[in-house]
Formats: sequence, C-alpha cells, structure tokens
Amino acid sequence: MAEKTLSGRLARDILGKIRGGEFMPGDKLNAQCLASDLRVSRTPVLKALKILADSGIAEHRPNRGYTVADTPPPAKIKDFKEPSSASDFYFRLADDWVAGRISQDVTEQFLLQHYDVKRSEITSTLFRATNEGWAERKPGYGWTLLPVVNTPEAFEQVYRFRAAIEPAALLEPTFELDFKVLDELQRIQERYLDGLVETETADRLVLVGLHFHEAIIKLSGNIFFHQALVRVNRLRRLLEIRSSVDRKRVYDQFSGHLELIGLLRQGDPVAASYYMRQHLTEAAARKGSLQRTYGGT
Amino acid sequence: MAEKTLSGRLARDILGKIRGGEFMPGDKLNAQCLASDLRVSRTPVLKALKILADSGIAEHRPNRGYTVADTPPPAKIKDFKEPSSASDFYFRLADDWVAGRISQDVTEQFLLQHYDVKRSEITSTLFRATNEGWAERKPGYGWTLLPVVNTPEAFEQVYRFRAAIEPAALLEPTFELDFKVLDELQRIQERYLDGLVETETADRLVLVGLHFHEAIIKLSGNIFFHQALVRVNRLRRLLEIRSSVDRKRVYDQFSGHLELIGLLRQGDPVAASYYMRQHLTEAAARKGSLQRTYGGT
DNA sequence: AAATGTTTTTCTTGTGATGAATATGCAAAA
DNA sequence: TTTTGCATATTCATCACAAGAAAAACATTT
Repeated sequence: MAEKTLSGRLARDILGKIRGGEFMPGDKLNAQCLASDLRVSRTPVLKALKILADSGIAEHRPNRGYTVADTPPPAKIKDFKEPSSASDFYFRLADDWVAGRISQDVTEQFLLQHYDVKRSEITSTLFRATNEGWAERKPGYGWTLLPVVNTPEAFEQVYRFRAAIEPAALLEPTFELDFKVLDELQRIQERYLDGLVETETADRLVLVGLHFHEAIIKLSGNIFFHQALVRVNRLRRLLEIRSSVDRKRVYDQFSGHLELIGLLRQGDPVAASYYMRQHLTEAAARKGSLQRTYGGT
Repeated sequence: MAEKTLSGRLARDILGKIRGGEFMPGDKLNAQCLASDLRVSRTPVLKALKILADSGIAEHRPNRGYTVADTPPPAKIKDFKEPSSASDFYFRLADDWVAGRISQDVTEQFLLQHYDVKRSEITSTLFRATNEGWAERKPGYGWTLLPVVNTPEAFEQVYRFRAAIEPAALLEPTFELDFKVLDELQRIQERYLDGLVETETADRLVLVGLHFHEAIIKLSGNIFFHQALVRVNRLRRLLEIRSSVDRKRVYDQFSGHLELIGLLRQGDPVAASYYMRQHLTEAAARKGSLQRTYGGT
C-alpha cells in the first residue's frame, strides 16, 4: 500500500499510536483529539478511522464514534508499511546521475518522458536537488547536474565537516540531556547489536546510524547545528546507500554510540565531545580506505 | 527596469562586461561566443544585443553583427540596475511574518489574494522557506510559519555555529590561498573603510560583510563548509537587514577583515583560524547586547 | 570555414476548468 | 456542554491548451 493519500498515512499513524501503547483495546478514539494532535481537520481522520475499522483494527458504533478493537487481527497490519525510498523519484534521479546513466544537461521535458512522474514532482525534485547542491538551473531552459557529490573526496569532506560541528554541538551552552531520548536511542542500538545488524538491510543500517547522530546533536538546543547535519546527511544517503556495508564495522560503530550515551549520562559533555571527534575520525579513515577500492565499480 | 526576461538580464550582463573593460569601443560582440560564455543559445543573446543597440551602447551593421559603440551615452546606463531585493516576494513574506503582520497558518490561496504574485512564485517561495527552516507544510492543506528565526536567541546561535565552522574551515587540508580573491576582497574592504561605510545603505554593508566571510571559507576547498555558511547567512539577511547598523562597529569589523587577510597572506592558517574565532566571538557579544534592546520594537 | 540572419522546432510558463481531498459549520445525539 | 455525523465551503493538484521564449536547424553572407 503506497499511502498516497492523507487519510492512508493517518491510518498508519493512528495504528502506530495503538501499537505503541498510546491507545489500549477498548479505548475511545476521539476524532477531534486525533485531528488536532495530527494537525489536520476531522474529515481525513474520520476516513482513516473508517479504514482501520474496515481492517478490523477499530470498531465503530453509530453516534458513539470509534474505539480500538479488542483483538486486532495481526495479519492485516502489514498492509500499513512505510513506502520504500527506492521508489522515490529523487533517489532514482540521483542514482541514475551518479551512475552516469543520464547526461549532465537535462530538460524537464526529458525527465517527463523518461520517468513516469508528474510535472509537479519533477519541479520539486529539481528544486530540492538545487538546494542539496547537485543541480542548477541554466539561465534559459534546462538544468545542469553538478558532479560535486560524485567525487570520492566528497566522502572525506563530509566527515571533516561533521568532525567540526558535531563535537562543537555537544559543548553548546544550551545543550540539555533528555533521558527519554537517550533511553530510546540506547534501546535501538542494543536491539541492533543484539542481532538486527545481521538481518536488516544495508539501507536501514545506514539510516539508523544517521538518525542516532541527528538525535544527539538535536539535544544541543542550537537548531543550526542540527539543520546542517540533517542537510549533509541527506547527501550521505545518496552516496552511502549505493555502497555495500561491512557489518563488522557496524558493530564497532553502534558500540561506539553506546559508549557515547554512557559519557553523556555521566554528565561529562567534554569527554563526550572528545569521544565524538574520535568516533568520526575513525569512521572517516575507514571510509577513506573503502573509497579507494570503491572507485572502480 | 525589472529585468524579468532572460534577454533583459543578458543585456545587463553584457553591459557589465563592457564596463568592466572586457570589450572596448569598436570591439566585435560575437553572438556565438557570448552565448556559450553565458550558457544560453544565440537567440536571447541577439535580443539582448538589440536592446543594447537600441540604447546606443552597441551598434549594428547588417550581416556584420554587433560592435561596441564608440561613445556609449552614459544617461541610458542607469536603466540596467539590479532589481532590489525589497520587491522580492520572499523578503516581503519573511518581513511580514517576522513583524507579526500575518498569522502563523497561511494557505496558498491567502497569499495569492494578499500579495500580487503568481502561483508558481508562491510555491517556490514556500519551498525555499521550508528549506531555510522557517516554513512547513501541514499534513493537509495550508502551511505553518515557524518562529525559530524570530527569537532573540537565534542571533546568538548563528554566531556560535559560525564560530564552530569558520575557524575549522581555515584549517582544512584542502585550504588553498587564491591571491586573486584575496586582492579583490582587500580592495573592497579598503574602499569601504575609505568612506563608503558612511554613504552606503545598511543593507549593503551587511551583504559585504557576509560576502567576505563566504569568500574566505570557500577557499577551504570543502564545499560543505561553504554551503553551510551560505545557508545560515541567508537567514541572517532576513534578521539583520531589519535592524539598524552601527557604522562605528562596521569599521572595526572591516579592519578585522584586513587583519585576517594579512595573516592568510603570511601563510599562517592557524593564526588566521584563531583570529577568526576571536572576530566572531566579539561580533556575537556585540550583537548580544544589541539584541537585548532590540526585542522591544 | 565562420559568422550572421532567418526559420523551425522544442521547451516552459500561465490560465482556467475540473474533481478529489480537506476544512468548516451546523444540527442531532450522547 | 461535548462529541458525533453530515452537509457545505475551500483548497489544491492536475490536466489540456495557448502563448511566449529559447534552442536548434537551416540558409545566407562575409
């Protein structure tokens, strides 16, 4: 299910709340509360609830609204998956460009013909690519795709940039520990070290790693550090997802994350900052050696 | 003249080349060369040349193309000014938002009715604002404008971020001195210290300051530092242009720039990096005190 | 050949209509 | 009074098509 409509996504979100324990079987699903919580009007929420009711996850009684069903049939639940990023036009375009399958100069018309997408999506994608720094509008018609992120040095440069901002972010005066966030992150890392590293996709492993760093930096309370990191990470996704992942290295990486959480819990941001710098420098060195063999593919 | 068309902008660009000495009176203006130089086809270049010929800046002889006129009438030249940023919808929207003249929640329809712009411009502006971090699409219809950049702390946070990246950028292994750039920057700073500080608009002074830092950081050879700086500077423009400028402080600032150039010329990036950190910390402290009195307006 | 002038083709933007989706207002039920 | 269900009003994406602008192809002159 591709969840193209708002109500479809809302159904997934509400199901997430149910599975996350926010609502227990028999609980009332108040339409107004859900609507303001999800920042939409009641109309799409009601549709979402109807979808859930049709799946047997919720129950509806006239003039009494919806409640969580007592025994949600688990078979239906997998219908509400997240859409995969591989189907995203942005990633397809980036992939084709990095792989050299399309020329440097493209027109919107060309993209319209060669990819099965709407014009609006082409516009927004090119706009986004411009913002990410790998596309540029020509003065007249057409666009130019830039080679920046394509070069092997880009990998190292990203790490050097992160080594400048991430340790600094931990030393911000507005930095504040949020144990709820730390607990959550710790749980995730442990779950992965406990086996998921072997079974999850490479794609997923990279994302979990990125998310860890973003969540930590967000604690700095300085949005500019966080935004900058999110931004370079978007590019990293383009680069790294294509490369294979050495799962042994992922163990080291995730253990390092746990170590960092430990230092933060001890209330020692200076040590944490220092450790973060180390963590990034190591990762950069590994990537560097990987990169040298990677150019040939 | 608003220069809405490509040929209009090309006319301005070509005039710039003439005034910059690239073409002398009597020189031939080869359409093909100009076209590939400006990355467009000959069609809009020819239109631009026609505009210039109509203004008496160029001359046209059938089947011989265009040449620079011997005595370009200076009166006409002021018609080819840059468009002012104040007329830019992006800045008008940002200004109205920061000043509290529009509500947090806006629909595209609302903007369409209250500003005299095309739908496409609204779309791209909101997209840009999203990328700058001060707007966000609601799940259903409408957009939410975010207060982030509005708060007084934003000023300080920007400076702290810059203090993290700018000195680090100067220490990048790929950092390379470009004396042409340094000479140019030095000339500009000196010209301003030599009187322009008093006469130019506050708007302009801020921009010159931003541009200096961006140009220096660009020398690092690491595009991620440069991009991050450009990005936060876009926000600073929104914030600072509204505030008045203390011209005495600008002298200090521009003298500091000259000092920095001096250190770079001596080939001492470590000292330059250290000086940069000082320079930014000072500026932050000044802004901080300014900010405390600024909140009331 | 190379540059210029001219024509043809291609690309993009703007407009308005349409329909689907969302927001909102109101009466009825709890 | 609050919540629900439904009817109505808005909002926005999309489509087709026309007009304008740029690119490319062609013809002509130097």
